[in-house]
Amino acid sequence: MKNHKLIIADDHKMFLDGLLSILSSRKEYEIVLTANSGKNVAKYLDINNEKELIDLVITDVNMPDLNGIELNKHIKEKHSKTKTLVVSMLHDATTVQTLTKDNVNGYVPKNAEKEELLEAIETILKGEKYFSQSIKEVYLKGMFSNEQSLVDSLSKREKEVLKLIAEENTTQEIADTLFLSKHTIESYRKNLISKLEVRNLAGLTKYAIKLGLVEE
Amino acid sequence: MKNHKLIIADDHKMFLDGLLSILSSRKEYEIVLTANSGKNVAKYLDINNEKELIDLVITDVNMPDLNGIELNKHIKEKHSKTKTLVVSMLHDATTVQTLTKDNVNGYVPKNAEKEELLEAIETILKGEKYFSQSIKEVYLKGMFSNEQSLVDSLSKREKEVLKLIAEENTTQEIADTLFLSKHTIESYRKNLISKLEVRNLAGLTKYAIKLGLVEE
DNA sequence: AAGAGCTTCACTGTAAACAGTGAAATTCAG
DNA sequence: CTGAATTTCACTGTTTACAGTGAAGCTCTT
Repeated sequence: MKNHKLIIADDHKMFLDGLLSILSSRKEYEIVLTANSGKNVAKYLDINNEKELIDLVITDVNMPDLNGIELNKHIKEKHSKTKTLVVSMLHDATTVQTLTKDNVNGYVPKNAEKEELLEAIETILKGEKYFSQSIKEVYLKGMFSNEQSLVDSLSKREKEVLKLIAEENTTQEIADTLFLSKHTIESYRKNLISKLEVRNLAGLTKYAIKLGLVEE
Repeated sequence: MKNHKLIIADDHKMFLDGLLSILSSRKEYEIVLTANSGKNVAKYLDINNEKELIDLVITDVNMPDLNGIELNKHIKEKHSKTKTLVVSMLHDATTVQTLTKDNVNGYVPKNAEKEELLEAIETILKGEKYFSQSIKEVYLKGMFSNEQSLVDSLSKREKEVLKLIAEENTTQEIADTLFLSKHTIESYRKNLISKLEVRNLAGLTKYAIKLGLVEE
């Protein structure tokens, strides 16, 4: 039985403790690091992983400093032999799609049984990918609903204007801020309402929140 | 050493497994039930707890069917001798205040160390309350910021109107829905903007989301 | 080089939101 | 019972949002 080196990252220490407690009974897994932020994992890997000795990083999505999405991307770019498994709550299709695009090796929701987690780890260490059924469903739903295309269809400028709109600025104020004509901003407003299929400012605001452009 | 009967509730099975793994090493604690919803705990208690044999219920806040807040309230009303400990992410001041008002026995955030969890359980079983430092801070911050008073100052009708506003309805539509004059709704709009200290519909929408009146 | 998409601007309306003020009817707790 | 808060409504304005249409300049990719 081969000895695999794992890293676990989650900002909830108690979950970390729980996971540790579950995994430590398996002698084939050696937990070399538990971290409460993505940054700590990235830092550790950048210093200690020249020889790609770390087999798998298990990570949450929501974390301070560097979240799971960014961490996964970093690992895939700089430490290509290290596998990644996301263990997080159920996220929206965008998150799942971004992760798969960045070649994550698996995704198991936190409401899965521990048996499934162990199976996912095994599968990934064998070189295959592992995605829970519910994650696959979210992914597919995102592919065929138009929710996704809407978000992607927003340009950089449109997002910038949307953010300012959701921050309670008037058309004139936004025009002044961006040194643009008031007519231009009105165009954006109309396009956004049309593109995002909402009726008014309330809908735009909700969308801005969903996209993470503004604080709630 | 006395044998204490505990119940654990969390909709993330993996967290449940982790907690179970942590607590099962302590022989003084007997986990009589693990549940993934508040309703299952309430049901179990209502049937099996006439003699108040359950010492402590450890519960998350976010759960389907019956959330941690409602579960705590139910326990305190129907099973007054059973203690409650909330183990959840950091919530806003309202949540913490509601829980304390309903006599919860403790609150430990999920990013606490497992040692703190064990200390909290011990303390509560001794008959004292246990709140983590960070929870106390949230509570106090809520007491002295005016954030809270704003929410509380909203009447039932105001919340109803606010919800409809955030759902992209126009003043006229809301008036029709509630069988009220359009002038009345305009009054509410103005009052809400004034009370919540926002500038326009965008601000109102964000507040409605914060209050959980509408979906994001 | 050419087309596609993004960015910018303009003009004309109508509808709705926002602002101020005031007040009657109702409900509810002390 | 009574004062306070809530709920309801009205009138008058001003400002802003929303809707339709059209178009020029720019950037980027094929």
